[in-house]
Amino acid sequence: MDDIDSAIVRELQRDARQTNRELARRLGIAPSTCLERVRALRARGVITGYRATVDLRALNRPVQALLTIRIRPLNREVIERFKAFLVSLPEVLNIYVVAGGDDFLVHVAVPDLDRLHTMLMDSVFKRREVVDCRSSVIYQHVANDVIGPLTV
Amino acid sequence: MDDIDSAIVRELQRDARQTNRELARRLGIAPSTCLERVRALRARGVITGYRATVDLRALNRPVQALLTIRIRPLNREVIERFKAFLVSLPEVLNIYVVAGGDDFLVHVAVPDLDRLHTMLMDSVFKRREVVDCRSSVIYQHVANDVIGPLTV
DNA sequence: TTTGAAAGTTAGACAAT
DNA sequence: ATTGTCTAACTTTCAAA
Repeated sequence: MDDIDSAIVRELQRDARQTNRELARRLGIAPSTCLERVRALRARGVITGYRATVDLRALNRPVQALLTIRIRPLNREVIERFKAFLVSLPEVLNIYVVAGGDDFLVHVAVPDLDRLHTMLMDSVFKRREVVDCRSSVIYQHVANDVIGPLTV
Repeated sequence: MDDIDSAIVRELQRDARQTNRELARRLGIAPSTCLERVRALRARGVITGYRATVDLRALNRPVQALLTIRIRPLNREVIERFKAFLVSLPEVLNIYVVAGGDDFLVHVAVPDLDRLHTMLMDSVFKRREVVDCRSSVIYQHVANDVIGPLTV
């Protein structure tokens, strides 16, 4: 991971569909060199994939919320089973398994508050391992899409 | 947004770098048609960008945490100023402005717990609008990268 | 809107350094 | 590791349906 690798990672986070030639031109290296670097970064697992990002409003899911969930008993099996359950819910965008008082933080996107309520009542609350669940509507979500190495 | 558009959005979320020909072949349409559809989705703002995803461990940021922050006074100016401050922190991945008891949920990634502690003490706690901050280490983070329309 | 065909660009392989 | 060259594959335009 030298400076060129860092720059490639930064540029491809900014725009994953720019051509290899364009990328090489920006970095001041030959296209074949650039291609080799990108492949190596992918092979080493530094770059894990390329994804289109979408507007949740355009997909009719303008309402976002964060669910704070506690489950019991806290053992591996119950945690893994509940996590798998969350993954299976189409409303779910992100699942954070956290330390501290709460066990799960779940980021969801739904068409409206009705659908959030319905999802909570028909899916989440029915799970017997759930002992507590609070939900907070998200007013705004800002994502930092370009993650760089931290300067020490 | 017909079925073909939905399929395009789904496929490009899965792999944003597949060729237009490949994408067209999967959908059973002509490459020129496919190109036109993708361009329209981008122009309409359904697809907002194309981003490489990275392994946080490979970027030397293996420790993630969620900060729950309350600020006062709660008015637009203070909220916006604090949000801008958070955006400026390189450790920050996601900022959720939420309803309910807490005001901000901040997703951060750092090299180690020392850096988390340092960041909290030297940056966050020094802000006079911060009246409360709890931090939870994230054991696991699962992202649903392919967001589809919700079937009713 | 969708398409096939033509023209212009690019990716990817490879031998040389 | 980096590069220039080459060929196959691809993107993009456009006239026609």
